[in-house]
Amino acid sequence: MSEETIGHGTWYDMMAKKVIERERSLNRDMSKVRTEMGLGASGFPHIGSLGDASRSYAVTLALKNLNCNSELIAFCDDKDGLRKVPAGISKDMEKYLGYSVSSIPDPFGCHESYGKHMSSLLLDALDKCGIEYKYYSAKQVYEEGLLLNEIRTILINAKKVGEIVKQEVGQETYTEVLPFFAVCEKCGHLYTTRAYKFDPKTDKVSYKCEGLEIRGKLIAGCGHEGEVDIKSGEGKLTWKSEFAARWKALDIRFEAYGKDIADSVRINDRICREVLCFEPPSHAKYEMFLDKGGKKISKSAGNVFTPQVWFNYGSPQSLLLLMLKRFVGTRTLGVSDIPAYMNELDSLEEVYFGKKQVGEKEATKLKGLYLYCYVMKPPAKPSVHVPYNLMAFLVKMAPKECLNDYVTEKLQSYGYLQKNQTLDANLLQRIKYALNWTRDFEEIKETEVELTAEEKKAIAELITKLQTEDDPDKIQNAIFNAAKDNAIKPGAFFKTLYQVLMGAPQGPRLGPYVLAMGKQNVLAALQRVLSKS
RNA sequence: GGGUCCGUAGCUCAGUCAGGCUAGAGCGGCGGACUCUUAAUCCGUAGGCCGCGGGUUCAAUUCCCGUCGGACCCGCCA
Repeated sequence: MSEETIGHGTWYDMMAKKVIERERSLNRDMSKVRTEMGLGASGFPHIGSLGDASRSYAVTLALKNLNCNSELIAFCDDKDGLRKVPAGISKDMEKYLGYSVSSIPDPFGCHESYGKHMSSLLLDALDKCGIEYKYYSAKQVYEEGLLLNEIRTILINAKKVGEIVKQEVGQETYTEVLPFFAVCEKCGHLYTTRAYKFDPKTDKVSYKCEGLEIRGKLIAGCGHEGEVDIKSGEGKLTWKSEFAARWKALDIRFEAYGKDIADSVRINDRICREVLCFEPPSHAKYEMFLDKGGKKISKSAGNVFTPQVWFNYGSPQSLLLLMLKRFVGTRTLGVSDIPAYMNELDSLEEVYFGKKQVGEKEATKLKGLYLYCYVMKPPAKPSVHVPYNLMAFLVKMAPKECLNDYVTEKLQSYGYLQKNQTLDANLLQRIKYALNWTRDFEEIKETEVELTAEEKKAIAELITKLQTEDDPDKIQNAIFNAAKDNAIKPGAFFKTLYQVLMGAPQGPRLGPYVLAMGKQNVLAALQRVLSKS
């Protein structure tokens, strides 16, 4: 029932407070409280991957705000094996199934490996959002032996680990097999090996390359039997123990996770506590993002909605707003939601700068949310807020040759810009988003227009008049006169003209627009429709 | 079989660190105004057992339990 606002009044502030309280009660060192996120490297990053990052980072920011030093660890899973070739990538890649993603080539040829290519896409999105992190590559972590102690402890206590897995999810594999994938020294596969013995004296794991079935597909093993030194980096813990090792080795205190790996987290919590004797990090479970069809947005399915797609139409901050606005709840989303988030961000900005009045409690919360969207680095002053639809409409109607001038003029006359104010960087960016949007989703269609006899006559008259008229107001008048002279309601006639000229039922004031569009073009279009019908 | 989320106006949804006045917004609908129309504007208006049933409370859309409906995740592997 406390009415006191914690931090910035968001969910993240509350979470940070809980983390701090928990760490205090555990009596742990608080000089640096680390949060962690996983960085997928086996497929195209999707919106959900960024959700993990942005929420963890928000907790880091909240911790800092509560005077608790914190940093976000981005742990890149580039040691994982390729399990499925994502849609959009050549089927040739199938020959690499079962190999570590950092050891197979980049199909796009621009990075040193497949894993690097994929993870860099997500890192790029993080950078655009202003999310700061400390980067760890799994490959490097294994090569440098950062997890050595944990790997040893886990392998020595493999029986207990297997027991935990069995108790938690009923899977019995690990009561027989060690939770470790060795890279086969003969064929190089990662997922085809079964580790069956660990010798603590030599640090060596004995394995046999037997093959693995993934979704009904068999990746053949080569039958090789060998040994691998866990110090060599030629192998990794399976997921049902690797988290635990990471948490302890990197001293992680908070990690958010999607509900799809809830089981794995539960198991790792126990391994962390019972085998590694390290109290696992605080957790927050979030729901998955679904696309409009209600299907989980998956890295390998064809329906990838990547951060890069978002950035075509909306700002990084608007994407963070989507991520941070709500923590619970399955979100269904699609590209079509972007304008709404852009507008909502503007509205938050108005609240933040005191231009829009809301209740005190609500204002605190909304301002906090705004700050998180800007990762605590808000602009010094608000930008010009042009509603997304309006901008899309304007760029759609604008003649291509003088787009910026046309938009500037319109924004001035609507009062969004002062009389001699011009487009700033923010507005130019908004124009870019709107252009991409209209180009991809609102292509102007050639619509067939049926004309009545009166309309034909009116258009013919208008054509004559237009040929000698160059004043916008007079052209506007000519249109009204052409309508009235032929007993057509002006409203209806305008509608017809809009249909003919731009395929929409309404549009900008026509007089000036005819000139902006180029009078010859308009005349040609009118003549075309006359000769057609 | 285990678990999670959702259910609020015709539609899309706010209302989740914190239970509190008469439950909101946008779009749509309906009625009206404006003979010179810039997502057209302006005015007015209807529409809700907040899925259902219990519980806690002075007070529940909000918290708890149950239930129905919808969706998803796990039950291979990671």
